[in-house]
Amino acid sequence: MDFSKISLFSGISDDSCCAMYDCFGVTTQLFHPGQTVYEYGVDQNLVGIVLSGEAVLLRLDRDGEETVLENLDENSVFGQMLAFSGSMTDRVWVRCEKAAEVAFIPYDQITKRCEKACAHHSHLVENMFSLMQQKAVRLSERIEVLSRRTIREKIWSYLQIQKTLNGKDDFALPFSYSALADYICTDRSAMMREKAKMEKEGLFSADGRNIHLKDEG
Amino acid sequence: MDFSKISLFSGISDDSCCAMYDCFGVTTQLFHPGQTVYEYGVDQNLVGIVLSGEAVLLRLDRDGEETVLENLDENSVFGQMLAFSGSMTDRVWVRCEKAAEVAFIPYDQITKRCEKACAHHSHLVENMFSLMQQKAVRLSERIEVLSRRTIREKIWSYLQIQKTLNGKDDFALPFSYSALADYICTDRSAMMREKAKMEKEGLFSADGRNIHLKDEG
DNA sequence: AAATATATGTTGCAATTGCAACAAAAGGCG
DNA sequence: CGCCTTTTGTTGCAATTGCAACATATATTT
Repeated sequence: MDFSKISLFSGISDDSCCAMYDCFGVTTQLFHPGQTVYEYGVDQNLVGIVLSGEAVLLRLDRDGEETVLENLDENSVFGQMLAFSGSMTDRVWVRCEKAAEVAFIPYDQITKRCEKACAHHSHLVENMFSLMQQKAVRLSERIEVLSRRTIREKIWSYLQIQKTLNGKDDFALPFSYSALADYICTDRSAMMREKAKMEKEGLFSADGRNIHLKDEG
Repeated sequence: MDFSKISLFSGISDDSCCAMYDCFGVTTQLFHPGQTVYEYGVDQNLVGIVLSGEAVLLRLDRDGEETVLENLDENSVFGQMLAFSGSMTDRVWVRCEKAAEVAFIPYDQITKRCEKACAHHSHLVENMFSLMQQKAVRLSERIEVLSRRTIREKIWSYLQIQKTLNGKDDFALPFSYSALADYICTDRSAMMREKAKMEKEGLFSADGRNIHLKDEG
């Protein structure tokens, strides 16, 4: 197995990874589209890593609405520890979207010091912290966008964040406009209307999903 | 010093805490209201713990607007690792509100295994994970509220979460209505208008900050 | 106790938004 | 290619919302 691309193991030599892999009692499993990969509240003590394929983190609302909380692609990590849990009354689970291979690590193996004294354990802990922090940053980014009161401000805020992430005024949206409307939690048509207005006012130009921010942005 | 109330050290004996305290090179500092306690991006390698008093985590917007990202009361933990960082272009810092004592721990002392092999180190790591998770949960809760499209749905969603947290249909709001309006990111007067409407329709009753949810809620 | 600040409650009005209903374009798939 | 699904783009209209401007009540400070 190639550990170098898995963020949880980044910076750790393949040899050490193999040792830990055995030491920790890691299991891997194949999933078909539609299958439930992980159920929050049930599989409490596992951390999951998507080795290949795609999955989504879903929430079933009180009102029966399914919401995508997160897209989990290759190398994504999920589990109670990296929780999105929200109000515990709703069902939250990971569903396979495209045939996927997933590794599961018992959570306490990560936190506790390994009895067999695996080297690099503290590095693993650091990586885990880093992953959790990244998740917190992503959540904060979304709050930053959602905290704006008007659609215009939400779009603008989102574009500013993308500008920062990409480091330049030209970049491609990471997903469709429909998905963007979901992300900023507004009506798609209303968002498109505002987008058109903003383009007309010269704030930015868009060719498909390619955005070009103008001057002051 | 009394460690038993500090979440980062919970479950660890006072003796062990004292040992770690020395071992980690913890420093404590007093702050007056208005003073800057911690500057994100500058004090990168420190984790802060509010031992007494109060502080707030602030963001200075591009447009010069100060936003309260988080209230930090006794035992709150903050720092780059528990980051809220958002877009790195904005200034983010912790400001003392009420005279406070704050402890700072070098971040890498928490992740790395202590050279002097302090016992209970893995417990500390667990506590740190737990704190980060709690933060993620709090962020997710807010997203859950902010993701609603109407003020009514935002209020309702917020009350449902409070109901779950309190475990009953009667509870007190943890802050003022003004603060609630900030939290759900809507105009206060519009929120009050909707609140009045919802009360009139019998969804809940409010006596000051004491909420009583009706039946179906 | 008086003075000052902060929180709560209310309303009119203009602007924004969600919703519904389209039509056209682009992608995916056998 | 032709069929089907998803995405994009647009508009009218009713409902919601933000904003501004109040009045009153409750805290907090001097």
